[in-house]
Amino acid sequence: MRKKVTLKQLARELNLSISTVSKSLKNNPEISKKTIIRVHELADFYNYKPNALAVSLKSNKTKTIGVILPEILNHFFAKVLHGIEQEASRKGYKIVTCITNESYDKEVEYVEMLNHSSVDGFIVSLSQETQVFNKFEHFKKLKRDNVPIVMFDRVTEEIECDKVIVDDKQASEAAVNYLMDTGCKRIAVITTIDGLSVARLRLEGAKEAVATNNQISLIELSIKDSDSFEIEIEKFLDNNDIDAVLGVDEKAAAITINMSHKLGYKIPKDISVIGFTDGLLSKYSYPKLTTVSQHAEDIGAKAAQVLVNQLDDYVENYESKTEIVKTSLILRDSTC
Amino acid sequence: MRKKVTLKQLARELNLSISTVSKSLKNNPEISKKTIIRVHELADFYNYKPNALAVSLKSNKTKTIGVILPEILNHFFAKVLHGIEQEASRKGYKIVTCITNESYDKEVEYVEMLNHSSVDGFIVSLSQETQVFNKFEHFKKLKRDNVPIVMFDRVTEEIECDKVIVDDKQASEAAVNYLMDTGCKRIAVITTIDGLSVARLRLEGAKEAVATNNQISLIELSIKDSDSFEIEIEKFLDNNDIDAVLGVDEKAAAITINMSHKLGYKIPKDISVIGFTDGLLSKYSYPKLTTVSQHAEDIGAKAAQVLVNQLDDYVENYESKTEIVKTSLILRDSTC
DNA sequence: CTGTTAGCGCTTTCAC
DNA sequence: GTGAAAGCGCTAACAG
Repeated sequence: MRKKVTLKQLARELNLSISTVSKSLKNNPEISKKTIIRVHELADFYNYKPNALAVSLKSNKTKTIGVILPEILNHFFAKVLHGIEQEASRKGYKIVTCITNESYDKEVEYVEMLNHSSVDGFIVSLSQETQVFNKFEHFKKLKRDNVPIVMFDRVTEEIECDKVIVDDKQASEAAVNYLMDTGCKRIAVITTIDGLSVARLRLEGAKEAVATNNQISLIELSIKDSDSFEIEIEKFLDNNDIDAVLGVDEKAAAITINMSHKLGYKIPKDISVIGFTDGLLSKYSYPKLTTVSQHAEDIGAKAAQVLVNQLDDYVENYESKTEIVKTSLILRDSTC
Repeated sequence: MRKKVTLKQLARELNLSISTVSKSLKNNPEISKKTIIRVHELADFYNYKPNALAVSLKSNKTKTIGVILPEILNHFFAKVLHGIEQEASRKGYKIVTCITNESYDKEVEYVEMLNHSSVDGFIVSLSQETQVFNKFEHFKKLKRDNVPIVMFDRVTEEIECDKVIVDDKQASEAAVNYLMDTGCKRIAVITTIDGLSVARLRLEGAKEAVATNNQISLIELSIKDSDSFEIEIEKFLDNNDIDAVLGVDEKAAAITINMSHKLGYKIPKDISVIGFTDGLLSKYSYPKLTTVSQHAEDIGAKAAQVLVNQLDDYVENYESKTEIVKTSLILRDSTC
């Protein structure tokens, strides 16, 4: 078992003190050129690399970001993670990734686990349970310890910290406006993620869009049981004379397309469909889904950037802010 | 700025020595019941948690696994990551995730970064570039440092370490056999991932399946330009009298379904379709895709399990082995 | 220019 | 039953 080489060993072999070796490796001008060269040569020979743990213990910085995600099988979060990873690595940070599977208990456990000097800061999207329970003591504890947090997408007012979100309400409003502009009159809003803050905002936006126009009907469908998504949507489409659907989540939109095929409705001739979040499903649906793109990777990159800024130049009385990443309506084949 | 509480502070406040406090917290029988209780009370009061870095530095264990993935936007890897995360967290390990984006340089960089005592072991799937360059010095270095590695899916013979793979060739053979059993005669094999070892194996398997039966034609289509996937597949389906398609990757299968809609072919009446890897696309296609399931989450869980076994009970002359995770054909609506 | 020393927070052996 | 001391690997203030 080859042991990893340390300063101590280099020092012994070179007949120097540990601190001289340490300084030489940092090209400290106090040290003579000759010594610096000798030290570097031996260090290279042994492929010496400082022990990250020791450096962290000393400096009280780990150069690591804790990322807490509700899910990873959801393409949106995978994209955000990608954005975070890219930006973090560009800035010399690593990320440790935790997946709560929408569980409050897991979220608490992970936050506590990582808060014992394992990470310098957190990037978090709240689990569904946490949002429902409305309990945030674990984050308040972080605040008290002065550990920077950045929340994205699923955020809460209860915690004062930087946030990166998209303006879901406005985006939804714009989507419904688009449907109305193309002549749709009976617009359905279908959600399979009821309870999430984003779902509420998207519904509000849709309502706002139709508020001033009494020619338009807005019909809501919220499905909670994940086993009956398809049946419910099929029944719903069959029983209501819908000419447009806004899928509050990508799944809802994808299933709407599939059930329309099944019922023989043509898209977009009979029904126009728009889905939130442009993931794989939208790209490979037939016809291709018009989506509200959330620019997930931008969200991740922005979150990492905001956090790293805080970590790298610490300011005592930091004023937290909310970044709003723009959405855009990507028109594809499922709308007129 | 509230500082995190340490043993030292507890000791001072309790008028005890640091070591007594440390032992008390571990309920060391040397220490009197009374003291143990006093210590625990104050520790709870301050919500004391040992500093993970110090513990790691001392014990030379970080309880952290480095995970190196080529991609995360690919659902297969997201699922594997999920499996790894689940299993690791169950065993008390955290994971730090690095994404190489198929780049050799990034892979080397990440491996070196994490090897300075940041992680206890690695779970790796090779980047495409690394497979092409066939350079593995960075992993050989790890072996020399006696750092355990587990590779999955994209593996190499060059490195002796535990591996977790699926038997792609056999799986492909089984899929084609199934198509033949249901009466298909002109079977297409379509790939958009030519060059990866798995693609080769899957093609081989398909060839093997038809080898003994000269009633069956196997027609291959390999598409390299990602901009023309759809056009190529549409043209191909239109020009060849195909009655079955094996998609070597999920995308190929999904697009086949979509183009069949476009051309007016009924699935599975006119064309049966099977896709490799059962991701989101398969689940939300219409009709639902019959797939070769790779049990990605099992792969991840197995990899984590194998690695943790090695980490938790270290054996001097460990004999590395290759685990083969079973695939299965998940029959859905796109085949007869 | 180089070395000694103290200390980051913890564990553990060995005295008392 | 409790505490002193050494040490994990590194940095940095201070001596020489």
